[in-house]
Amino acid sequence: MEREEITHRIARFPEQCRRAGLKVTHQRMAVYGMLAATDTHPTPEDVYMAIRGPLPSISLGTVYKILDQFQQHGFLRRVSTEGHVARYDANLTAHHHLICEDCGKIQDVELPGPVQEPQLPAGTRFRVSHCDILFHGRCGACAAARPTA
Amino acid sequence: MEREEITHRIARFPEQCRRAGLKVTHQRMAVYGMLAATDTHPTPEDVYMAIRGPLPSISLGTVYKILDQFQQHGFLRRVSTEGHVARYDANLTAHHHLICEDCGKIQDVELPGPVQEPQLPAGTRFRVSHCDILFHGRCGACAAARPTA
DNA sequence: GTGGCTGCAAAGCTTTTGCATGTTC
DNA sequence: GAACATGCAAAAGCTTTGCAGCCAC
Repeated sequence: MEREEITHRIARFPEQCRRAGLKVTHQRMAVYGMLAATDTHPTPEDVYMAIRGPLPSISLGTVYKILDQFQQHGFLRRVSTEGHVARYDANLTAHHHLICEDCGKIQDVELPGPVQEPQLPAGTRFRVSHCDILFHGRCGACAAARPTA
Repeated sequence: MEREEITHRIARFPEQCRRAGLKVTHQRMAVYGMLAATDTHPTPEDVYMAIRGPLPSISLGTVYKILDQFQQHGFLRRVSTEGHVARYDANLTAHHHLICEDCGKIQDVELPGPVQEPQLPAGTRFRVSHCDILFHGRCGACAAARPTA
């Protein structure tokens, strides 16, 4: 994402909080700012470590609470993974994910046309709210580092 | 899956173990038999509870070890979910999943034609080993029980 | 008989919860 | 000032680990 777009999102965030009935605190701003500025899909621990610099008093428990609230209000999404550690994504535009089985890195990917939003077979009794496509495999860096592994 | 196919899979399982260098134990047979006979994508706890009847001495730790080995040998797959509890699937045929946000139930779904195995945009530096499509939403039963919730 | 497997128990890690204190509005 | 949010610490939940004894081969 471009820097300008990130700045814009962060500038709009206080208004989003108020609409959702959430108070605008330093902690919430720091968590949102960190997530909006990255595309690495951080864990709660990652977020905590990153914002301890500017906000040394923040606690990991608060980070968990904030991430959970933000997800419930739709400010960010949790990425589905097989691992048992949560990973978050503040990019709400339509996209899917590449998950490297070697290094664990998660990258965004946009698919062309109709594949981006697949349809269920006609007659399936299920109302879809959202669809995730996960590509598991090896990223370019890992494939280059150990071609045959 | 038909009952005959399940029986067939279970009958072939000892041979699969031997090829993988794993000894054929009652515990492994019980875990595999339970998973092959269901399409509910059980958690380790589910597996443990289900096989305590026939095998009262089994421990939860052993179930975890066995599930991990089976996954590494490709006898079953772990389903990607946002939750932090592992769920397993012994159905290795090409299919994807419907995940109900209300009741947590996971159902199998087969998609028509090319959508079943989407391709990455040309030039993407990523070697795909496997692709998961997850449809999040509400299942038929939950939609019927509380239409507007 | 031997090597691998199981059962048990303890430990590890992530996440949730409760409550007194502090902050936003 | 009232309501909500934070920080701390304890607890809960899931999973892994270590090891002595047991079992498949």
